[in-house]
Amino acid sequence: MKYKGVKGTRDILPPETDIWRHLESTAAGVFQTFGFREIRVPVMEETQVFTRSIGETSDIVEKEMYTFTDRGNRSVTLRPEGTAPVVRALVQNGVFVEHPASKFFYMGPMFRYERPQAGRYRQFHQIGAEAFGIDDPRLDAEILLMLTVLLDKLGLKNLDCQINSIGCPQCRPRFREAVKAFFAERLDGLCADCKRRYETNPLRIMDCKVPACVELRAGAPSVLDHLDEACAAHFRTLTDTLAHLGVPFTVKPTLVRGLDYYTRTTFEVVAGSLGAQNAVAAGGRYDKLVEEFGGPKTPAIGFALGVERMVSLLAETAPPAPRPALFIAALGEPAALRALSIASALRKSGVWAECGYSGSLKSQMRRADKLGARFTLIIGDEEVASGFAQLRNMETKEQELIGLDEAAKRFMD
RNA sequence: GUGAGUGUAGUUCAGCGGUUAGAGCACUGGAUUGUGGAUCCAGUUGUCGGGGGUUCAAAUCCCCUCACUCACCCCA
Repeated sequence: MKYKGVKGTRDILPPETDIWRHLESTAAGVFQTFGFREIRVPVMEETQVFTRSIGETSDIVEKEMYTFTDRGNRSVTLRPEGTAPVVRALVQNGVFVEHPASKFFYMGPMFRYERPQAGRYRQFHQIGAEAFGIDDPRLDAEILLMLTVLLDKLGLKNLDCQINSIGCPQCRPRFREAVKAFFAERLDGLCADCKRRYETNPLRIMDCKVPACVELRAGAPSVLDHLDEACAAHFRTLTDTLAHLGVPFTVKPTLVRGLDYYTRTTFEVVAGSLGAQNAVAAGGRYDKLVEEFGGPKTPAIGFALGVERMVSLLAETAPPAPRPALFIAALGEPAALRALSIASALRKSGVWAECGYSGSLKSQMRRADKLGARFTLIIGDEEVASGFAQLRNMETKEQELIGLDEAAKRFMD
């Protein structure tokens, strides 16, 4: 084989593409009922767009970015996530000035230079939604509702929607100190990773899987007890509203997000059946990001949904493969031409028709069967001469004589 | 970036020092000279991932490399 796809990339072929289409159009349909409109932004940005927003020390920036220098000596990065480019685009185009409260969705490829594994690729796809300009927790609830409506519409069950609040720039540092103080005296018992986390991101110790660390963190402080009054109230209204709307959720105080820009509400939808990479959607509130991009003070919340992970969940409930309405088997030149014109008439009116062109009738029938054609029209020299041909119902095997001129009309409805 | 496992036909896999490398599925043709799916018969398909080494002899053993898979870190 001469060429292979780049490591961590994947070709998506039928019938899988049918699932992708189904997912994308269902998402667009649901988002639209919540007032979200599509935005399309470039797949690459100036590197700073990501380093400044996601956080210089986050893993994404430190080791996972597809960064290169272009011919104009600019540092360019293939987007590792969608939120930062969207915010950049909205600020640049002055959207917040005219429409301070607006909602957008996007779908497309993202890139992260990671070691591929189940549910993780270097080029992967996300469907994301971002709502700006409203800091009311009821919007947070609606976002979660939108997500559950979508998952529901897709027929997905057994998903757990986990929510948490990580506070704001005022109360989070206090919590962080409390956590550090708690683990300071237990440092020796922690695993090597957690000792590192103690310095870089102590909140991560809370979801370490090493048994010793799990034991040591018993009685550790919870974020929810350290929220300031405003953040606590925000979270309370969120959970109350979710209960009111009937959105199922579980509060998970250890839920931490990897990106620096999150404030207050964070959430994640996990599927038990997916293996190690089990988050199918995740997001949160990011009230300071727009300002950091030079826009007006604009609170915001959004999420991204992992398309590959979703598709693997949807694989069992795959939509049935599309089938041609009519297959036209042709024997001989004049018949082949006649077949082509009948097929072309059908296609013009939106009906899928296939032609057999040439070969033995047997092989053409086989192809008709393989394609799942509902009917097959058999045309040979005699039929061209008489103007009548056999129309075979592939399921019942019944055949009837039909005029070639009416054959096409028969399938146009 | 770290660790483990696996690379043989289009695909799933067998063969694990000894002729000319196999099977199922798929594909093509035939049994049925113009009628599909089932059955039967026949046929096609391979740099045994790549490179180097050991050996009389390597798909098989050793080393390197690349790719894939799974897990860790982290994340959608």
